Amino acid sequence: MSRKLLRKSIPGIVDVARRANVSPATVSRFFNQPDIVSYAAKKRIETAVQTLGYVPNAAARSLNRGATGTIGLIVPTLDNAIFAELTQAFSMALSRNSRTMLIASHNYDLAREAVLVESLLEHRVDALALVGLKHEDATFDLLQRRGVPAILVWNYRQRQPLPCVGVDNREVGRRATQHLIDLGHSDILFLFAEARMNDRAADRRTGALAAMSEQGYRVPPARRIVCPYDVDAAKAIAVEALKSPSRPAAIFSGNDVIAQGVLFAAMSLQIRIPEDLSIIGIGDFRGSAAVEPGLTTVRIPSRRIGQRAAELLVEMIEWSTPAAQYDERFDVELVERGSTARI
Amino acid sequence: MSRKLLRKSIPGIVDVARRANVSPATVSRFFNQPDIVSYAAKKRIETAVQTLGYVPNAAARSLNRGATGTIGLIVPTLDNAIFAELTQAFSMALSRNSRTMLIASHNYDLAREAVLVESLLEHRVDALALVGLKHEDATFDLLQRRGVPAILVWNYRQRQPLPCVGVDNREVGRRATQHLIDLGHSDILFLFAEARMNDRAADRRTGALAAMSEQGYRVPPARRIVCPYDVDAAKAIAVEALKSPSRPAAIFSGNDVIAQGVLFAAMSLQIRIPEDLSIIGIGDFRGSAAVEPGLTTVRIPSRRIGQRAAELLVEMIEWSTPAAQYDERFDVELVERGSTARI
DNA sequence: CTGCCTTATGAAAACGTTTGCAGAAACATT
DNA sequence: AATGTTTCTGCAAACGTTTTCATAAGGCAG
Repeated sequence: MSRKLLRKSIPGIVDVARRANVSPATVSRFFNQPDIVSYAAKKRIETAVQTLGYVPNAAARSLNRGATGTIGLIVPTLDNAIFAELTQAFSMALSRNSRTMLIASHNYDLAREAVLVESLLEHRVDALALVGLKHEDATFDLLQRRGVPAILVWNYRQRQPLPCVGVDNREVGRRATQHLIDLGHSDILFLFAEARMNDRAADRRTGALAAMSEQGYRVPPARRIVCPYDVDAAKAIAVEALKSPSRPAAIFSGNDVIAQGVLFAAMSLQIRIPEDLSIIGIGDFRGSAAVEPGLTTVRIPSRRIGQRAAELLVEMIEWSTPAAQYDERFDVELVERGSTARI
Repeated sequence: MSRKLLRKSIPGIVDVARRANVSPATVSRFFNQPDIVSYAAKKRIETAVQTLGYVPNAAARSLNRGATGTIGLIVPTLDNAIFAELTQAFSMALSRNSRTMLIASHNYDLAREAVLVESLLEHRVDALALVGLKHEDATFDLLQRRGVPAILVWNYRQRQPLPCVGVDNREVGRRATQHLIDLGHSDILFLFAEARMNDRAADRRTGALAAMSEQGYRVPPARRIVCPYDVDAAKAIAVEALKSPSRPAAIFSGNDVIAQGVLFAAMSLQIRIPEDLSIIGIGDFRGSAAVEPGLTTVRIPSRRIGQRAAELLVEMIEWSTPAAQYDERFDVELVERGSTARI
């Protein structure tokens, strides 16, 4: 009762129509194909919209049209530099194509991710981007059944169930490790992120360990530590490791956030970088160049990935092309700065 | 034609109903008030939903119910540590109240913010949170006319047109400055963020300059530099300033991002901190404690702000209370770490 | 003045839910 | 056996748009 009354206060297209002395159809056309409505009507509608403060109802439109103009992005975390540039670029590219981003994060929990996917599908996103290759079966199933254009970003590998746009993280891990090896290091501490729900981290580890074993180096368990993507935690872990008498001469960090933590740990222990300790990161986040000493890292072109993913999704929506041939692999690049040195 | 055909492929509530041999109404009740539908029907509906892969259509529901279960948050930037914790806490608090966050960012451009507000209103958010006190008149107008519960977060001041939850940034600026003064500093370089579209920055500046003038200190124009919230840019600016022969003995940084840049600038110039230079930041972001030396800063309880804002909005929606008495001011706290010292 | 094309408009049927109302069936109470 | 209560279900009317189809009005050629 009163609820209905209250709701009446917000004007709809028919209110505008009545006030402008036209039919709702004309008002709708005023917004969607302004060129086919007469000047006089346009004028009247315009003022009616103004005085009523009319704002179109996206739900109603999407219900009718079958499309929302909305595209989803699901990232592991927002709390962190890691996906900030990706998100930003994705969002910009979308708005250039007059669509809106719906973003959600699951904190590296794939079960929660499945829930988020469902929630985004309830909101009828026209397409969806997921970070990483590994997801619950339920997630893949749902996506496929609904036929929602979807894309996997950030990690790349051939022949995935969905098109993917990203970098080969095995290569990333390998490159970072190889750089340390090239500098003469063999006693390297590896700080990997927890890999269970994180295929990027898993791939980096695989690549790193492969690079080592190819050179005949073994990596004892004590030299493989799991470390969260968090400066404070990384610093604490690194401090512990660096205080040991058999401390490593180089540290491979799962990403730049960890690397920064390691850097600060070293500084707090008066360990000179890069003389006494080489540190390499992954990602080349914003700020990684500014740190002192500058962080040597493997650059991931996150802005380009984000932008390209958005463009591809738009393309997939507009042409409803079979998604198979959309894979795209970006190259990574070693950025050598001051945190590594020849032993 | 073919469009309609295609669309038919995605099952609706009536498809489920048909398959389960019940009416659509019953299926609807199955989702919304499961307890009043018979066990047998529930069973049949359940399997129908499963086999069809039915996902409810939020647009249709919201059209009927007049509420979307969705709450908007508009922040200046996502690209950055600044609002990460706020966003995270906001989002968590919402999902605890079974609502979804819609987030958008405008890059410190209030005109763009106005557009975003309109877009969120098109999506019929049930409520809306904006960062900061200052917004375009059009924004306030729109919000008021629609009667959408809205709240201003992050900055606090009495008697605002909308309820606000945050800290008094004049006090923040004052506290940071006072700390430097207490340590015996008077030659302080102030790195303020551009204040035109940013009332938080403006207030911090006001507070900082007030603290100075109360002590009878003047701050010459050369000691007030505008600096973006970006580590790299801040570092570059600070390097420039610190290379000057008349370099300051202390630097007030508009936030912790700037402060980090300053820190790295000092390190790159071999200026010892805090012996030769005191640095204070604002915010106490994640990681500010880990930096070496630890960053002295004024802590803003961003998680609590985010959470509280979300809770208040939910409250406002559910009770549709007059919004006036919802103001909430959080205290700030000076966190003294290693980057400042008595002169 | 008639007929034909163009342009601008309106009427009405969707789109996929929810929900008030009413009825049917089952059960309990006299 | 009649009546009253529950419990469950279906019907149908919203919700606010868009879009198809049809029609009216205006312009122009003959």
